[in-house]
Amino acid sequence: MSDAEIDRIFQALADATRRDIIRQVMRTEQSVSTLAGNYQMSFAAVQKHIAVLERASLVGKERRGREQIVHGNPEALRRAARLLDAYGDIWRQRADRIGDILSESPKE
Amino acid sequence: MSDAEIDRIFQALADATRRDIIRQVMRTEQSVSTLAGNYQMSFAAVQKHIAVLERASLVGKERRGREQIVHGNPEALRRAARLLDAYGDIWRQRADRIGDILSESPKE
DNA sequence: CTCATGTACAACCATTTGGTTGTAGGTTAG
DNA sequence: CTAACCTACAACCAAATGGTTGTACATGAG
Repeated sequence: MSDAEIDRIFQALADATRRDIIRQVMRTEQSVSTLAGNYQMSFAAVQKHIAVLERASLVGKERRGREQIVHGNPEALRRAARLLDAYGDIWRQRADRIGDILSESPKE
Repeated sequence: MSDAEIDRIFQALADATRRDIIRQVMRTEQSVSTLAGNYQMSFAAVQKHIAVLERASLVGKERRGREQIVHGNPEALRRAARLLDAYGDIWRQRADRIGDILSESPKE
């Protein structure tokens, strides 16, 4: 997983509206305009947020009739989940050690 | 954990240099200039990256003599780790279901 | 004391971001 | 066919990002 890919994923997650969109479409796939209806901002603004999520390949779009259905991308979400877990693990590990470092015997 | 806080954390992680700085200071606390030495960019640029990490309270600084020592913030890192894990879990769960949704009986 | 080191911070710049409005193109309903 | 609806996309704007250089100020070394 390249740095650029990871950048795009974290970037995509760094906005509450986008995090909410992900939640929504993971629960139920929805058309762009249905999604847009949930937020105060303009339709175009929501389109852009979706585009950011697409660039990170966290969601995909699928044309269905005259609507465009947005759905979560299972493969990418799983990969992202693994990435986040990896960071979580490392941080917990290190965080636990920082407190101990003075009292415990420095092993490694 | 507020939306703004989460924004700041993901934002902080959306840059490879900053992710690297975190890795470094979690392994060993280091002065700002020592850190700056590891990267191509200017000293001031690294200072700014550190400021972003501080704003997300992922790292802290501690004056020691004339140097400023940057260290990981165990408490915040643990909280961030839990956050990332939570996302990881939800995503894995949902991702697993998306594939099944057509074959299984729709429960809920 | 003097000088080199380590840091902070301001000013500036180009690019990206997050938002807007407006226009245009498909697609379905009647 | 015509009208309504859904979407795409361009143009524009303000603010934030990520970088630079330059200046100023502490602090420790000699």
